[in-house]
Amino acid sequence: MPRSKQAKSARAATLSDVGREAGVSAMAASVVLNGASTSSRISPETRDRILAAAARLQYRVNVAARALANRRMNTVGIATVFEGGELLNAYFLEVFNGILEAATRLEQNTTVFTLHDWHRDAARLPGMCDGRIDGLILIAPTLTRAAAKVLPVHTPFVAIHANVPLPNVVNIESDEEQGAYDMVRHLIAQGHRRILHVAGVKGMVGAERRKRGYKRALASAHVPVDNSLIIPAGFTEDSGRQAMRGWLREHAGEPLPHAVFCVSDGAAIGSLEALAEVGLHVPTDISVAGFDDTLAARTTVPQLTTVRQPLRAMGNRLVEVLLDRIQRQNAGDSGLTEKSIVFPVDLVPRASVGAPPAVRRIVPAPR
Amino acid sequence: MPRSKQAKSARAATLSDVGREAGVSAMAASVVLNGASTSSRISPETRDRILAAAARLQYRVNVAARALANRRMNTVGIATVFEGGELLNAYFLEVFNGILEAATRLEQNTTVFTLHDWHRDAARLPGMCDGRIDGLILIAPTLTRAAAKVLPVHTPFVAIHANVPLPNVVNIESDEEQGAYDMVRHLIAQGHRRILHVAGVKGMVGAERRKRGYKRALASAHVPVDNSLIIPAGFTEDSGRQAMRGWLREHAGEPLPHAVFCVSDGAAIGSLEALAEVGLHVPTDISVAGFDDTLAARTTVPQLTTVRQPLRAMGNRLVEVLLDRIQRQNAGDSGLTEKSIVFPVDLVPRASVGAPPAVRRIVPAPR
DNA sequence: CTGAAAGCGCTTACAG
DNA sequence: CTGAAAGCGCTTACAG
Repeated sequence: MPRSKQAKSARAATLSDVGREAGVSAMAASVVLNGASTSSRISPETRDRILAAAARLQYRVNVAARALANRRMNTVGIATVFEGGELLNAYFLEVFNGILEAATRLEQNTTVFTLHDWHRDAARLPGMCDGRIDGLILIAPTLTRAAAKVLPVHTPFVAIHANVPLPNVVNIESDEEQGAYDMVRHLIAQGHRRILHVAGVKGMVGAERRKRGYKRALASAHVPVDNSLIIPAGFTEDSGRQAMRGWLREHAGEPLPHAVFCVSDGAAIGSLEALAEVGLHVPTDISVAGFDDTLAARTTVPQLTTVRQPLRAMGNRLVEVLLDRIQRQNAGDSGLTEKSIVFPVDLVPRASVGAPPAVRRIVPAPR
Repeated sequence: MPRSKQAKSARAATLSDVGREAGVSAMAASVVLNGASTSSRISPETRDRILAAAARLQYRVNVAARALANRRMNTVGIATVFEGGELLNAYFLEVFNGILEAATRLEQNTTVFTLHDWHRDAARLPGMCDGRIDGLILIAPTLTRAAAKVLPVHTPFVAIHANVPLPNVVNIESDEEQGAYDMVRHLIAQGHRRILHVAGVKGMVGAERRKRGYKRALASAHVPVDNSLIIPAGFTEDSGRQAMRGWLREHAGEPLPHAVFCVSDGAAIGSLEALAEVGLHVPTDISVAGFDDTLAARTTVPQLTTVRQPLRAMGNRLVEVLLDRIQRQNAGDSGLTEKSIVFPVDLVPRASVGAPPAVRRIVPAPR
């Protein structure tokens, strides 16, 4: 393959270079190469000549110039807290992966802004919304409604797993309540009745939904809800460990629950550790279930039965919805077509859930 | 707080808006607000007037216009393969976090390009290097030297954990050999002598370095290297599991090694599983050590003794080095000041390494 | 100490 | 079907 004579040129070729090379105007080159939205058409021969010239000159559009002319950066911002330990990292990665997929497909760049925490850094959001991005994706924001008011009106926003409805922001979420419901029905179907719920922080939307699913599943199977079996913890491994340790200490000598349904994989992993500390074996002595299907769920021993949200697909949708809003806004139509989009979830059965010991003794083994 | 009368303006304020408001030229505003590099100075009063006007108008620089004028995007690209499972994800996240830290500090944007695999997508690299980024970071590239030749000369590159020296690319790595050496010395210090090495793929730079450290440590303690104790595997959990299963099968009835030093945490986790399958208990029957300190290293039972690379600091350095190169190149100085930068590593002792059983019987228990 | 002018590379009306 | 002109918002020499 012969080396182009232009390959060593210090300056990248511009549209007028291409135009000159092809014997046409820069504008004609713009139409052919960058699909500039003019009504005029170029004849096939001219078109070919321009394409050939561009290839020869290795023409590549200068995105800064295009952005300046279009008042459009073709860049979406991603605002996220990054320091939340494993759980958040695994969650972020899946969503981010989905975002990148869609961004690549739709020819958008991405810019990541990291926050220390949502509460403290809400004031930084407006500063991210000028010049360099066309719209902003909020990853699991926990904003007060007051803080949400400072979001600039010119910039379209979308969120995933927002803790409260944010004005003028489309929120993407999954049916967490249904996931919890399905999981607890799954436990019940295995023969479990006394099911402990290691719950999340009170007031957090996700935690409340999961607790509601737990209660609804018990009710649907006519298992009375025993509030002493609902223990407050949190989403982290640490909070799960503390909560489970505390429960085991306070209830020493009492009958063990058949199963533990944890608000998150993190809490489930902490619970696994606390159970291991007192010599209990999962799932033969007690079953444990998590929620989220983080990467860590597959690295525990035994692997964790959990609920999967289609985070990657949700990440894809974030970009699609945001771009739609950007285009709408540029066209002067700034209305919100939808407030939230809910994705279905899947149960992921793994080794951490088995039959309860009592049932095991009664039920005959499968042939 | 009274709302600014400009807050609802459809168009963002420009430098000439600010200039008009302050009664000066756009250029004066540029000097004060964006630190334009002109030799002239502005009087303190004018300066204050400009600053006040900018605040009133909520002026924010248009980065596209600046980029066009400066021929500089203030954006660094990050090229990475993303689909490598847990190990790569955890690795990427740490490095990425470090990159974002430094990018934020140095006022650079970041753009992530994902590749399916390095071999197939090497041809896409030049296309990433035009217009939108000033330089490119390669995350753990595995390029042939031939492929590296197609890297455009105008764009500065830096790499982390490159598999081969790439022409005109600064590579950031860590002292993996020393890490392996330290780990094996640690095992020896605990009393282990027969130490199995679950090794990585032959020819991979990292794998070879770790193996070299293993051998050097044995030699330094006058433990003869037994090549039958070095088994080829890979970095993944699966390859570790297969390798350890195979070894146990082939050596049934023979004395167990005292300890296993695995090329990676993934391989170590696979080894843990294979050992558990045959009823061996870690660390009382046999010790296991990994390498990398991935997130998974903390979720195994027992937690994994491993070696940590300072990935976040390395990510920081990637940006610093790249920016330095970009600035140098713009100043006409395109020479490489260094070929590679080596970071030290740390031993992370956890529960998967204990004293060998034989020693345990002889040595008195600690009081 | 400050300003008017030119130019970065693109796109979009507007003419022919 | 094609082109000349103006403008996006910034910065950098160059004058005063």
